[in-house]
Amino acid sequence: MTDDAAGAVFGALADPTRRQLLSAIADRPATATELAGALPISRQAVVKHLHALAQAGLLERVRSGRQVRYQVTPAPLSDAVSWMARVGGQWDDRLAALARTFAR
Amino acid sequence: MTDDAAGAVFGALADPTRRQLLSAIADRPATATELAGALPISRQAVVKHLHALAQAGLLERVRSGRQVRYQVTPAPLSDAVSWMARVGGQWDDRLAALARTFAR
DNA sequence: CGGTGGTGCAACCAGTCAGTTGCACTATAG
DNA sequence: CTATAGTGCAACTGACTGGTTGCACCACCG
Repeated sequence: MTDDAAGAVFGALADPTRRQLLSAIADRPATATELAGALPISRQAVVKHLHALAQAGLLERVRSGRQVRYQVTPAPLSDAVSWMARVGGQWDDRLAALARTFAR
Repeated sequence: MTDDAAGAVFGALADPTRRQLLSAIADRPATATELAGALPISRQAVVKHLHALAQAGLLERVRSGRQVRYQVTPAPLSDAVSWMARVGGQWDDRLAALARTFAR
């Protein structure tokens, strides 16, 4: 049952700011301060979002000196895809194909 | 840019009760009253969840007489999968394969 | 026609959450 | 060593949301 992991991922991706952050980090790993500079919110707000993404297992913290750089660890996305394939595979051919790929 | 549609789907699936409802309806279409009977919450709470799922385009309302039956319309799941494949495809081979399948 | 089961609508409550501000701590630069 | 840039931690606020209750409405059955 990967339902809990999938739920954590869905919850993390439910917020548009968090999707934006994850997408930015996917392009290039970055620190919270850097990311806050590109967004209209405070650094602390960014830190909270990064914490939420890390809780879902989608980010990894890498300390280097006095900075903390974040990078993507996409493994939990598989759980989410697997869940969607299970409920939707009955109707949609492409989702059914996923269900085969991500079966567990 | 299917990001908004994906966001709606993630938001809808972020709640465990909503995932449970969608999964149940996937097995067999049902009415709000029926679904509420199988859950420890009121019918009105179920109705609100179904409304949220329908807003994300995951459910369809079918009126028959004095009842309203809900059924799954999984198309928006493709948008969500597409989004995940885009951010994760760089690291995970299986997600990269998805990115090809769901490219748009 | 009258009763009843299924829905819809609105108000209300409590908890969670995104965001802010303020301050303490640590590591590098000069 | 001192100043400063980067981070961490805690308290506070406003808004959103999952849940409830109460009532009005409508379609079917006798």
